[in-house]
Amino acid sequence: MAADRRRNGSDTPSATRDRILDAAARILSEKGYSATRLADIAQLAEVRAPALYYYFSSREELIAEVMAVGQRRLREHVESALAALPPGTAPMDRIDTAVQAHLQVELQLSDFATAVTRNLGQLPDDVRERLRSEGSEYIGLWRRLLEQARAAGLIRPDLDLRAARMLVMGALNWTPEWWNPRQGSLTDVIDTAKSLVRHGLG
Amino acid sequence: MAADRRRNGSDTPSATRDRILDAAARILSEKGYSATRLADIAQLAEVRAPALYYYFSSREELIAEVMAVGQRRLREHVESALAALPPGTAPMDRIDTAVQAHLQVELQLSDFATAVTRNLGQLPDDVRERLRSEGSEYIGLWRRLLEQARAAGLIRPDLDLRAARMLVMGALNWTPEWWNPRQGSLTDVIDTAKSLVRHGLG
DNA sequence: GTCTATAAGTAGATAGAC
DNA sequence: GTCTATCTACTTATAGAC
Repeated sequence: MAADRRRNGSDTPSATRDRILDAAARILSEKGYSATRLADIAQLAEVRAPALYYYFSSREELIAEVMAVGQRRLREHVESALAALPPGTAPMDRIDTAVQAHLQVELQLSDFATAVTRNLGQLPDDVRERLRSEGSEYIGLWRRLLEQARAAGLIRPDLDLRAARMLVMGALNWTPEWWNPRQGSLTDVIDTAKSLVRHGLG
Repeated sequence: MAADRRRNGSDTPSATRDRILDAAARILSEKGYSATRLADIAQLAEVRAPALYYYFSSREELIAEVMAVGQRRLREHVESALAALPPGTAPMDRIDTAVQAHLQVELQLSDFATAVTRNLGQLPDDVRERLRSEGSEYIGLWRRLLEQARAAGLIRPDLDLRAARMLVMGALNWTPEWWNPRQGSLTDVIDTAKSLVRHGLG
C-alpha cells in the first residue's frame, strides 16, 4: 500500500530494511502469522533469506516490529484525524471521524495495520505482551470517544459500553476479510459504517 | 464446548473419530490453521498422531471436515431459531433472533463454528472452495433477513445493504477475539448486539 | 484400531566467502 | 551488506508390529 512506502519507525532508516518490513507486513496481512515464511518475505523484498538476519535478530523480532509499527500507525492516523477537527466538534461527529480514519488505514493505507488486526489473536504470548501498552492506548481512545458521547446523553442507556465498543471495533476490524476494491467503493463502506454506528449507538 | 460432544456429521459414528474432530476444532479455534499440529490434536484426543490417519486421509481432510461441520452447525442453529418463531414475526425481531443464535453458537456452543470464523480467511484455496456453497447459503440467509426488513421499510435507505450485512456479521464474527465468560455475561453481549444492530439498521 | 519407528520434506538459523 | 552452503529441529506421512 502506498502510504507504507514511507517511514517505518526505525531510527536508522535503510532502504533494504524498509523493503523487508514492507514485505513482511504484506505477507503477514495476507497469510497470517504462522504461515508467514522468511523465504517469502525475502523474495518479495528482493533479497535472500539470510539477509534478513543483518537487520533483525530473528523471525519473531521482525514480526514484532511489523506489529508495533502497524499498531502505532493505526492509532496515530486516527488521532491525527480527530486532532484536525475544530474544537467543540460534537461527540457523534468525532466518532464518525474515527470510524472513517480506522477504515482508511485498514483498507487503503497500510498493510501494517491489517497485519495487526488479522493476527493479533494468534501471536505468541511474548510478542503480544510487547504490544499490550500501545494496544491499550488505542482502545482507550475509543473508550473516551464513547464515554464523551454517553456523557452528552447521546448513547442509549441500555448499551453495555464495553460490549458496544468491541462490537463496533469488530465490525471495522473484520472488513479486511470481505472488502476488496473491485466490489464496491471504499466510500460506500465508510458511509454505511458511519451510519450504522451513529444510529446503533444513539 | 458442551454441544460439540454430540454428533459430528459422520455417517459411521465412532467415539474416537469424534474425539479427534472435537480436538481438532478446539485447537483450530485457538491456534489457527497454520499453527495447528497433528501432534497437539492427537494429544488432546488421547491417541498418537498416526491414529488420525485411520480416520482421515490427511491433515487437510481432517481440517476441511472440521470447517464443514462448523459451517453447517452455525447455519442450522440460526435456521432452527428462526423456524421456531411464530409465523408473521416482524422482520426486525427475526434479525434479533439471528443475532442471538449466531452469538450463542459462536461463543458458547461450538468450537467448530469458532474454528470457521477465525480461519476461513487463511485457508488454502482448495479447502475454501469446498466450503463455498455452504457458506453462500448462510450469507444468503442474512441477505434475505435484511431484504425483508428493507421491503417492510424498516431499514434506512442510505445504507448499502451488502456493506451493512457484512459489517453486522463482522461485529458478530469478531466477538471470539475479545469476549470471554470471565469479563461480562454473554447475555449482556447479546443484548447490546441486538440493540446496536436494530437501531443501526432502522 | 492403535502403536513404535522412521522416512521425507521444509523452515529458521548460522558459518564463512566475497 | 549480501550471498551460497549447510546445520538442526520439527512436521506430515508411511511401514509394519501387535
